[in-house]
Amino acid sequence: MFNALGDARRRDILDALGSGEATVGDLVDRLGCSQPQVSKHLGVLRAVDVVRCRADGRRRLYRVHPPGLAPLTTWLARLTADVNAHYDRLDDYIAELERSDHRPTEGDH
Amino acid sequence: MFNALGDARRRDILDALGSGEATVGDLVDRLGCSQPQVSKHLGVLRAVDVVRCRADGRRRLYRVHPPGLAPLTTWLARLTADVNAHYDRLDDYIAELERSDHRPTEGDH
DNA sequence: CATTTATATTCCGATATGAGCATATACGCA
DNA sequence: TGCGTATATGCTCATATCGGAATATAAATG
Repeated sequence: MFNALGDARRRDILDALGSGEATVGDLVDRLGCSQPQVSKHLGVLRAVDVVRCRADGRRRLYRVHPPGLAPLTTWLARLTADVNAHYDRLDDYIAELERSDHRPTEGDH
Repeated sequence: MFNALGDARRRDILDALGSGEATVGDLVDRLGCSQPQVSKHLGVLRAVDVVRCRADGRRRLYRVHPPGLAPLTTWLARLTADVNAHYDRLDDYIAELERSDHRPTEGDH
């Protein structure tokens, strides 16, 4: 699931599907990506139930399936809740930052 | 960023850090993972600013940095908002499901 | 039934990524 | 200054993954 969203192309597909159902061909046009690629990415997204599709003749209408995002949203919610619970003394936390975070992401040493 | 959370080991690290600051050694013990691996994963998480660290003598105290998760949360929020905006006629959507979604993720054809 | 259109699948090569090991750096301490 | 501990980095290998081309399947159409 997380892995499925780890790919930019697949997020592009989801973004495109955000504006409603679309066929594989539509996505190919919008993303400028090859048809097999789109089908494969849709396969991955479908495997984790984040998109679903219905048949319309020889076409497949894909759409986002929001409940499929639940694992992600619940994990995120739990993580941030945990963090907030443990850093509820915000002032201490901030003070801590002031003291030693003057080079946030640098590989010091 | 999404890629950083695409790895289970890194989510384990974040989960562990959810209960407060921890040193690299702590994480090695808790995750049963090698020290270099933990350091590398922490490097990835730090690169996308989802964790930060402060020095304490020769140890490094790591913690989750919630603002770093913003790209993810905003993307998620926007996607679901878009989807909801376009599928606001929920009844139609459901009816649609009833009609053709009897085999959700199967590779039909 | 043959053909065309829409989508899925397979195969292959290039590239990225994670694990393991060795090693480097940095700090504290005697 | 020399040693031990804590953490980071570099290297190599195995594997996963993406992209591309060809092909298979399925449905509509004549």
